[in-house]
Amino acid sequence: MARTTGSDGEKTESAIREAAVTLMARYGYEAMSMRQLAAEVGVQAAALYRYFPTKEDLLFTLMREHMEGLIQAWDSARPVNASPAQRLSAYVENHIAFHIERRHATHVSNMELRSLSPERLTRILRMRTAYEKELRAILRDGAEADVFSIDDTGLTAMALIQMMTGVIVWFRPGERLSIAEVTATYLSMTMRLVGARMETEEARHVHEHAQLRA
Amino acid sequence: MARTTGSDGEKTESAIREAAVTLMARYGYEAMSMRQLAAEVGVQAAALYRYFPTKEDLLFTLMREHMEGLIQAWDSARPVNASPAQRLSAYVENHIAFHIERRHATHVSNMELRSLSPERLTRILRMRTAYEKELRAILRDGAEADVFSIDDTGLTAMALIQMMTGVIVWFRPGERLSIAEVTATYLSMTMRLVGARMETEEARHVHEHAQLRA
DNA sequence: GAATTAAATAAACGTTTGTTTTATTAATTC
DNA sequence: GAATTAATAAAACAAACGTTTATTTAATTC
Repeated sequence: MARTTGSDGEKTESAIREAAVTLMARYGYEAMSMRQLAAEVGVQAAALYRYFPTKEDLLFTLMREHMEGLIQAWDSARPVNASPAQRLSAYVENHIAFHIERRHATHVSNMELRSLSPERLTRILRMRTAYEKELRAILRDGAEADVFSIDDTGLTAMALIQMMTGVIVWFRPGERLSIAEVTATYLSMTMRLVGARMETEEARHVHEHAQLRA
Repeated sequence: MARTTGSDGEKTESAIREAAVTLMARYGYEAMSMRQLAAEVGVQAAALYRYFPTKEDLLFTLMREHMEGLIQAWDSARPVNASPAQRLSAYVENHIAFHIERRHATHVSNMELRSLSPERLTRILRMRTAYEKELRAILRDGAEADVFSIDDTGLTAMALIQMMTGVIVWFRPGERLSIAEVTATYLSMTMRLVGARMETEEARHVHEHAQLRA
């Protein structure tokens, strides 16, 4: 046999992407073989090479698009003319929602960096740094405006990101807590961690916002 | 050639362990070949099998001993007849110190769980759960005594552990911050995160303790 | 100092890996 | 409806993998 009835390049490509993310998240990039991936998609291994020239190209594509999606999500969600507390609130909500929705892709992006070539690793890390820079800016603004109490802006940003991204390690959809409940709890932990002093007006607004989503 | 001059089983075994932790942390368990490991140690690949029957046995041994070390470290560091805040303080300090000192082994223990057989995975996860249970107990005691403000004990414990363990991702010894400075900052972030209300006496004590180490 | 044990080598095992080549068929184009 | 293009199958590639076997040498024992 050769080309099968109803075969379509676009469908096959997105099937490859989805299966690759799932398999890489479960077994790891190195442990996933191209034959295993092909079997999951329902094609021969050679067919994969029509869409991705090498295994590493496949990995890099998945990672790059994940990071682009994250940055784009924040670009859409970022509030304009908002207080540091409101901006931080939006950042946390966006970060957690995005990472829970794409747990598998996040897993791959965080765990398989070492399988990239140096140049590609640099490109991914640059995107990550740009995204984290946004958080540092929010923390710095809040500290300068004296509405946050922060010892070390860079260190606090790293701690917050590790804490938030860590959700994907233990969170399973449909278990004890909903996404909204998790987000609300993380939001209040974050605000306490940065020592946010909110005026009653703003505090109520942020709180209502969290409640609304919960 | 066969046995080399000055060869010694114990030395070779610990050389294998050290090289394995380093290589696995850098390249990952799957990506590290037994030949690569042997070359790093300075022996032939077959020699490794005198010490570890399979590659997975080697991984499991490293992980088990890492977890045993962590639990043992906490057993030695845990304070008796102490307040929740003091106990939490001790937990954070022990956790960060241990994980920074053994960054490579921590990396392996966190990243390579999926390469273990189901039975061995269960054994490692049981040890991890037992360790985390200690933190949950501290948080629960603090919440019940009304010295901590915590929404969800389990969730807060996970968030704290992710935050603290995340140190190894970005911390490099000898750079901007010392271990003591990092620990002190994480300690104050932790205390704020759990909403610790400390009486002046205790607050001063905890603070002095942190300063002393800094 | 001969016998024994421990530690390591050298070479090969079968299998699996990512990838390439060649051939074949379905869908599209003119 | 013939020609072309896209998609896939089937088979093969060399290289690398974890592991085993047989052998050799250093160190220890008695």
